[in-house]
Amino acid sequence: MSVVQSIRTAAVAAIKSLYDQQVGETEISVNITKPEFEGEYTIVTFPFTKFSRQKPEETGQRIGEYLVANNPELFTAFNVVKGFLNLTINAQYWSNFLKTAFTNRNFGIQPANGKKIMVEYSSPNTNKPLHLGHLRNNFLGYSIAEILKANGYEVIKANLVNDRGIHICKSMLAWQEFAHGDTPASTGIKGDHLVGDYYVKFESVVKEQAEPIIDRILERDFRDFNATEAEKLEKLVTALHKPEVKENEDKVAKIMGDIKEAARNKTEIMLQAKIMLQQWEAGNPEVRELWNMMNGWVYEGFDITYKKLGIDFDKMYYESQTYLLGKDLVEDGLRKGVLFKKEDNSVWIDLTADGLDEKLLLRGDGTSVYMTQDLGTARLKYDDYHMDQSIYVVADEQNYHFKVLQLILEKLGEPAAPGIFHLSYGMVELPHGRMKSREGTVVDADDMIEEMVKTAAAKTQEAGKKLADFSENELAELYETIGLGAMKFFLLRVDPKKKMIFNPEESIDLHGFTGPFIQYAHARIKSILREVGPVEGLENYSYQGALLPLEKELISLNEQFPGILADAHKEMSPAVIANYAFLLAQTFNSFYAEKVDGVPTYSILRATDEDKKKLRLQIIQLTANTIAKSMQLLGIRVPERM
RNA sequence: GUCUCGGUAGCUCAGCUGGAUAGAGCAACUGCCUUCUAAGCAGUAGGUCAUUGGUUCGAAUCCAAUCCGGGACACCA
Repeated sequence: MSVVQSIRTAAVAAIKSLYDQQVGETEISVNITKPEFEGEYTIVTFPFTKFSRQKPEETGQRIGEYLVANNPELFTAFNVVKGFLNLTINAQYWSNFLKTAFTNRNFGIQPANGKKIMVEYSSPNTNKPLHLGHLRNNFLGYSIAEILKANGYEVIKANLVNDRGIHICKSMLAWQEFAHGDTPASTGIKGDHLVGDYYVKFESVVKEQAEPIIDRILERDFRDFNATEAEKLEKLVTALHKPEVKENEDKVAKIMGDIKEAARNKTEIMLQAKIMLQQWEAGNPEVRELWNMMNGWVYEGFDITYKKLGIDFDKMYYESQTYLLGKDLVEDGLRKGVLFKKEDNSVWIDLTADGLDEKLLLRGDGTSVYMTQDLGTARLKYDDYHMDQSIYVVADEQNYHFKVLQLILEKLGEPAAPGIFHLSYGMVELPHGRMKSREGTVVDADDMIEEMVKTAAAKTQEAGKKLADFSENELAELYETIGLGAMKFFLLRVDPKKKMIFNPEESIDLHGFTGPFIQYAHARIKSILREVGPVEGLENYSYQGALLPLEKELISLNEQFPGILADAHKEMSPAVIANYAFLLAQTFNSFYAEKVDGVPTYSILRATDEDKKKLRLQIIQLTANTIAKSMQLLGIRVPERM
């Protein structure tokens, strides 16, 4: 049981006995005492004055007296400041905790609870390489999976690869037209990048071909369009000439956007891509062969990147195998009367009663849409694993989609419905705005990794680290650990819900609130432990004396780890872990560095006596373990030396 | 227009289930390497917690309104 939990239980008993009042444990507000006051934990006593019918000071005094008298193993002293009851925890309590925790390799890790959770993340498109936004997704998904495991869940990491569709045909078509048979092997370009280059090529050709069409639209020459389309465009062009629109930049931009989109759809190359998609769906052998070949290149590229990132999956789903699913769900829905048909035979669900719109599920021609696929995939996943929860790590621009998805599943009575959870995260933006792969304003993941590893190498050499005995391979591994550590920490330290801004001009820092800072603290501890070597009887040792402030603080911080782990799960946020790991490393660094009159306060090698030495060894060993475990939850490795 | 998320130091972010004088890191400025690793430590300076009103012993935190910014509301995925 945690200290905070023990304090709550004791306080509930105290109030029951003193005031004959039954309060819930959660009603007791327990905080960490501010440094300027004596004590480690503080109970806020204002709320108790209602039934104590005393001033907060008197209430605190009485509860304090009762707590110390009845829980000597937990409390040794208290003081009251206004409505705050500050409690001093018995040093022996800390020593006992330390003794049991520091050798426990699984300290904080919860036993299996028998529940199963699927985390779907990464889910890349096979028409372009991964970029910075994908990295946030990948790190988040991986870390959440680790956090869930540590909280006792069985986790299935799933990846739903978006391997078909018009965007895939775009890069295929451009490759066919312009590549002259170039392959990753013939060019030395990584497969995903080669394919991505042709996706960009496609878009530039579209832009080129769209220009004359746009000009014609603006001159009300609608020869490229059918009657209904022309009518729409006519309205848009008319609107464009209205004076009140002319003045409004946003409106002009929106109308021009619609016009451009219409023109893009009529370009020669876009029409060809659409034909290719139809051929793909019809199973045309040549198209399928091209598709297989190019996707193969992309997968080879992805494998390299995933491996470098230290990210893996237990189950792969491919959209080419799931995109037709969901139609039987629609049939069920029609039978149950949850869905309805319109006169053109299209199938819809009416969500207006829930404050949402009507949503299309099957087109008039019987083909499915994105939502239909997702419904089908949700059922497929559930049939595969019967998990208690299904987490989708997807950017927040799809909040509406997932709200609708869950609602429809509910209305259809699907067993998967209650477990759907959209782990929605904010996009990574550049200082000027969003990254757009169509416009090539993306920070490439592979470039980013390479740069960070290089930076780590340069900084290590610059700092003149004593690593002369490291082999080439060991050095390379160290640089990777540091560079990737910096990158992962940078992306995970921010609350996932919030969008974050990345400035490529300023490379990711290695000082301060960063991964390497924490890795460094770990390496320092390991260095001391190597120096000291094995100490006889350390496992069963229990310190008996008084604790100095930072000794107490470090033990207490470590003791919070299981609670932090639970919080991270509750909040679905690796940032909780990142902040904690930083605080722990920071506190250790103070512990390590503090000197009074040139004499280190917390020296281990030159501790004033054997007891202090053993105590501090236990503290730093536990701290190193907790740091390592926290970082592992973030998918970050910690070096023994750096 | 409707829904939704955000607005805290020059910058990037914590704190938000109400609690004491609002915290980090970066950037700026002062000190500290004859050594348990200076990727560090100690310190200075920097704030109308978007605005206004409300709830209460107490509000950055809860409620309402307003302002500013992002996103969504496709027979695209």
